[in-house]
Amino acid sequence: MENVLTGTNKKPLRVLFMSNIGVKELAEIAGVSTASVSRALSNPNRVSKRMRKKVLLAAEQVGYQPNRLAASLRTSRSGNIVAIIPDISDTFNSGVIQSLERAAAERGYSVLFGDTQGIRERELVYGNMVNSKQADGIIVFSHRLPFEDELLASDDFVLPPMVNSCEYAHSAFRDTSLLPLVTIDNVKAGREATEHLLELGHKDIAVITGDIESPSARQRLEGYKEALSQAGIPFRSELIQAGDYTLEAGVTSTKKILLAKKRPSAIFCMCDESALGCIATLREHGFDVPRDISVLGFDDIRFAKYLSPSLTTIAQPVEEIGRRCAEILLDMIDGKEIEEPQTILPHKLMVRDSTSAIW
Amino acid sequence: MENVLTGTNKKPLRVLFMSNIGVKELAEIAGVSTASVSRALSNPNRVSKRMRKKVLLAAEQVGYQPNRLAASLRTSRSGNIVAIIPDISDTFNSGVIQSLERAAAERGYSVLFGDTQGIRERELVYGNMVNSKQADGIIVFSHRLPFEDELLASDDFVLPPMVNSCEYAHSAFRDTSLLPLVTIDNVKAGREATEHLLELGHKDIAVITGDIESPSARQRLEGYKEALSQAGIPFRSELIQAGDYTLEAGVTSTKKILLAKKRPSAIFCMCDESALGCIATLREHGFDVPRDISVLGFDDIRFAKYLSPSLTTIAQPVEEIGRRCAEILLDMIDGKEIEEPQTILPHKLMVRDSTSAIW
DNA sequence: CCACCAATGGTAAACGATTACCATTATGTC
DNA sequence: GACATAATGGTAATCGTTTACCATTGGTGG
Repeated sequence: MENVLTGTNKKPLRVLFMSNIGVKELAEIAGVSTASVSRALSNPNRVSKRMRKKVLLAAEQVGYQPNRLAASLRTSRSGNIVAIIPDISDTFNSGVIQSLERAAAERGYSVLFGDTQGIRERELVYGNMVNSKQADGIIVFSHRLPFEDELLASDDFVLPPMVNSCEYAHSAFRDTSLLPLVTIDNVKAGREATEHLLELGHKDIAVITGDIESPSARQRLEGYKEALSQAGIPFRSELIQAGDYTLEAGVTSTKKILLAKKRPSAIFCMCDESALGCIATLREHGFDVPRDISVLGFDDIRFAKYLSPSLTTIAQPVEEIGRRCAEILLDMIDGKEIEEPQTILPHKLMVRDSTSAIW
Repeated sequence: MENVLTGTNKKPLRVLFMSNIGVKELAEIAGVSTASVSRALSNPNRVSKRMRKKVLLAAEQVGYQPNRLAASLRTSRSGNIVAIIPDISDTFNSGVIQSLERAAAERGYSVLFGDTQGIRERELVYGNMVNSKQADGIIVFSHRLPFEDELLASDDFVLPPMVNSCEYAHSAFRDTSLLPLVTIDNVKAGREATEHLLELGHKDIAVITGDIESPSARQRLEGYKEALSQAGIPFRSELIQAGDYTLEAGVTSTKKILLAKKRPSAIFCMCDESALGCIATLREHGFDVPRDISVLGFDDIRFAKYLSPSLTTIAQPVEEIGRRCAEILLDMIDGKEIEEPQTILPHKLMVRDSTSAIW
């Protein structure tokens, strides 16, 4: 084959793209060994400047594209992480996902997204991607570990690099107390949300929770109780509606709330989508928000402030959550010691128009 | 090593999970060859029932996990597709993504998501994943092909399996007229949206467009013009505001519209997020929708009907778009002939509360 | 000028599957 | 029972990288 560099052939070199050229062919073209090609490309300071230039030039000329699969196989690093998410289209999640993806990309990793719809089987499929070497780590958005109980129970099974986003995963078979996670202080946030409503004079405050299996929802409810008790108001369980962090739950829960004998004057929704469904349902039943009933959301999703009425809500630092998750996970993958596994980020009460004083 | 099946060792077999067991070790354990192991697992009817059972049992016992990277390298099938998306968190996109991911998963493919923010360089990065064998095909959500012009201009470069979602990709260097795509009839949709407003008596209809570089936005505008001309109403370019399919564009464009001498009585937004920004801005400036100004959206995103006022909009079949994209792409990857590259799905005008008659 | 060491680059063995090719065994036909 | 044919399963090559190990080269100090 004609040597690119010696250039004994004076015709302008034909630029070949995407030809099936591997390190072997490239090495031949550049007149060096495959080892040098590989080193020049992925370990540049292991070779001399001359060699580097020679290889890079040849690679450029022929449009060489290294086969990442082969590299991954050899190095046992796939360069992927997998995000296991109950619902990709959920607005809060998709915000986190976005920054997650960006932060991963900055460090050369791609993100595989698994939308599970909360289905255990699908969680397992995605969890298994790291066992089958398709991914190097996992970001879990739910409160369940994506592995078979049988596996979790086995001493031989060591958890792969994994970070919890906004949730506390737990398992009967495994101690998860040291699992890294990035979240806000849900108890405090629940308390502050409730305090805001109490300060406005509300005493009968209904709650539409998130998935009640999930620690985040429980913690927010905990905060709610704390605030009530602090204010000397008895907790009434009939005011609590179990939701699941969806818009639809906001709708159906609100309908139930409206059926109660004594209507609450405020509703605390544990996510903005539920609040949206809640407000729409209230309006449909002839109630004005906030005049008749105040509604408070959670998350501060992208368009919470554009809704009508604009939504009073607890803002979560979406962008930072995603970024931190990625950073911690990639550090784990790189074998770095994680000094602070539990990252608690600040939240913020955003007071807008969906809540108002009761008098 | 002890043979699982002969079971001469009567102690209960220790179940080993995730040990570093490959086909080689598994073959030894099962007492067969690596070829048989591979066949039993991924080509079951190439082996006898006895053999299959023997291998599957052993695999189960030791928790064997095939290394998908190695398999991919050998078969040159990564089992991934990559979706190149300007904005993952956009509500319309995330809906498509969700069904896309599900349909792909059903056929054993995973989806890598690339959020590009419209940045050319990032598009190229993701487009390149198929060259580097990390993905077998591409779903493109934008109107640009994710490859260097240099590549596109080269005859040697054949486009990988690729499907356009809701857009018409084009390139100065490549004929894209046969590129498979899944979309609605944007011209017709634009026309119908405008006709709806005309029927309500509106004559001054402003438009907040999508990215004006994109064929979808141009086509919708085309439909708008057709409807106007049909109704004998002259087209006035000052009513057109160039947006980019975002909420923020809805806000800023609406502000500009409100500055005009002659205020329109209706605004046609080319996506629901823009409509949301539009309505919020109108409200902020003291205008009631639809009493003062009607607003019509596009997409029928998940919560369009829960907004206040609920949004009149053109519904796109989100779920089907995603599913079809995945199906067509996977068929292409499987080497099937695509008989109908251009899939035009039906849209539907959803009349709700954000538009009303002018008198 | 020699011994020594660092820098450089080559050879060949991995990584862990799949599969072409072949040898063996089972099945069926006459 | 002999033979053709189908079914089965083994051996070893292969996919395209990276890298351990080694050989060579060049530079430095004595």
